[in-house]
Amino acid sequence: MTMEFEKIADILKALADPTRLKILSLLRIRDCCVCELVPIFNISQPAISKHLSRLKTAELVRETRKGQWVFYSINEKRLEEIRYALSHLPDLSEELRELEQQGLTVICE
Amino acid sequence: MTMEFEKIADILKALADPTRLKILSLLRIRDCCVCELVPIFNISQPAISKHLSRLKTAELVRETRKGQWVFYSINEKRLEEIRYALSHLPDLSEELRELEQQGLTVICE
DNA sequence: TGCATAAATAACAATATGGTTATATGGTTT
DNA sequence: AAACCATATAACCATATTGTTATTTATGCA
Repeated sequence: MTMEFEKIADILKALADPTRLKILSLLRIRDCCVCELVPIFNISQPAISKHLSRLKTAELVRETRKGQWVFYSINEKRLEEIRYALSHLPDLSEELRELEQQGLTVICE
Repeated sequence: MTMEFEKIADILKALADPTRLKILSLLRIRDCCVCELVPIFNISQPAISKHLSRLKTAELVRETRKGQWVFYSINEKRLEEIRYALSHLPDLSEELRELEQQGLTVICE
């Protein structure tokens, strides 16, 4: 089932940051809590927290509270969805056909 | 071969826009020149031109001049590379091991 | 040569992004 | 209850992004 361009772009925006990609790569090894992630990066705790929040909104990670810690886990299914979406972008044949009907196409042989 | 986090993020940023995704989807049907793309979108010619330039920098498209027109074509190989990169992000086991050596890990059973 | 068309670049404006520090919230422990 | 620790949120700032209009560059043709 095809995802809308806007939706795909939103998820890609959540992915398109080196810190967030690194977080996802770490979560592939095992679930981590925020305080474990902080010392790995050269940025503040609130910055990490915001990156995680962005990933959560895009459903790329899930959170589970364990006592005073919040553990994050990767949602591989979502990553698979976005990989699939890149191979199967919405079809725009109709738009191209309309363009041709309006005589706006350029043919260079 | 693994791509750096920064590099992957750069290509994802080029992808992470609905207009650019739509352009790529159109180029999957056939090569198009700028003047064909403009009437499909509700934005100006320079805006389309800049989107194409962004895609070209990320090597997601290639351009070929044909007379006064510049035709753009999709680089499917690059799209395949980014899909592969999402499945095979750089390994950070070493960073996690260092964290454990410094006693910074949190274990909740 | 001079003009028309296609595309790129320049200069600018509004909004989004990614960081900071300070503070609030939620849960644990003494 | 009070202090403590982990995390989230607020307010703010610098830079990046994405659009605009005006202009420049490149090509084709009368």
